[in-house]
Amino acid sequence: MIPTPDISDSEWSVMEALWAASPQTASELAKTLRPTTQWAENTVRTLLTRLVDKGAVSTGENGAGTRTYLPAVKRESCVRAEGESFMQRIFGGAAKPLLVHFAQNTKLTAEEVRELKKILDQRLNS
Amino acid sequence: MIPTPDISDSEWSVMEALWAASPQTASELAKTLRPTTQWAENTVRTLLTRLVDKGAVSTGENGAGTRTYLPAVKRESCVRAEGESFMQRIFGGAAKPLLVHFAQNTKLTAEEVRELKKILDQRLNS
DNA sequence: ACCGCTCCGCTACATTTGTAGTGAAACACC
DNA sequence: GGTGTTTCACTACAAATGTAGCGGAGCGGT
Repeated sequence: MIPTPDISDSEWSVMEALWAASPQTASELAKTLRPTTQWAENTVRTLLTRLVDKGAVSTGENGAGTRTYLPAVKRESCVRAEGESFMQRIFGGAAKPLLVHFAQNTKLTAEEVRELKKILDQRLNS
Repeated sequence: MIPTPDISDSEWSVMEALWAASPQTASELAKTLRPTTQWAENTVRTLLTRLVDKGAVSTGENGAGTRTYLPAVKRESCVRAEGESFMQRIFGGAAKPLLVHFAQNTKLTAEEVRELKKILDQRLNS
């Protein structure tokens, strides 16, 4: 497995758009992202170039000969890597305090709380 | 409450050292941090200056007239802010998927799992 | 008075990130 | 065959970050 590359904040938005639908051309992506980000098209292109350099995105071509972009790393892996580094940074790598923190400091419906308990239960009888 | 300032990775290490023990002088901090970070003393000083600029750290003086540093923001607030922004970035601001992710992808002892369930229970009957 | 050491203000400098602009190539149409 | 539109390679440039050095100011000893 390649070490998942470092993906910055803005880059992450681009990745999300690609994970949601790919391949896409640069201008399609720009259009996809404009409502949320307000970025100029060239900004998106720059981010794409950087992501390709980092190996997070790879390119192809569509029928019309225009370059297309698609994720080269799986969202799941990136989430794991980001999560790992966050946990390391803020909680010294310990999962429990992290979970306690979010279990206590975030909004959750009773239903969600019950689902989470179920997931924890699955860890107990495995 | 002041909006908790943005604290970078390296700066976070300094903050941890200060939250662990304060006030400390710059050279004390450098000594504290050296084993883990290998930073030159001036690196620590630079980070301290930046943290003071950002308002995350304030200064005093010890008996010998040397400047001392102490946190100006509570760890808990910073953890909350960082957690919030992480949750926003990676999980679109939704707590449940975040908790599911960490509940499934991290190491936890059976004991810890039980404690977490207990914490979730407390949310149910509140 | 000079010496060495610590503390600190300033400066430095490469990288990464955020956010584009410019200008050429290429194709599509009148 | 000029002209507008799209695509893209290259360049730009400020702020933030990581990581330090340099040189003066002040003090404690001799």
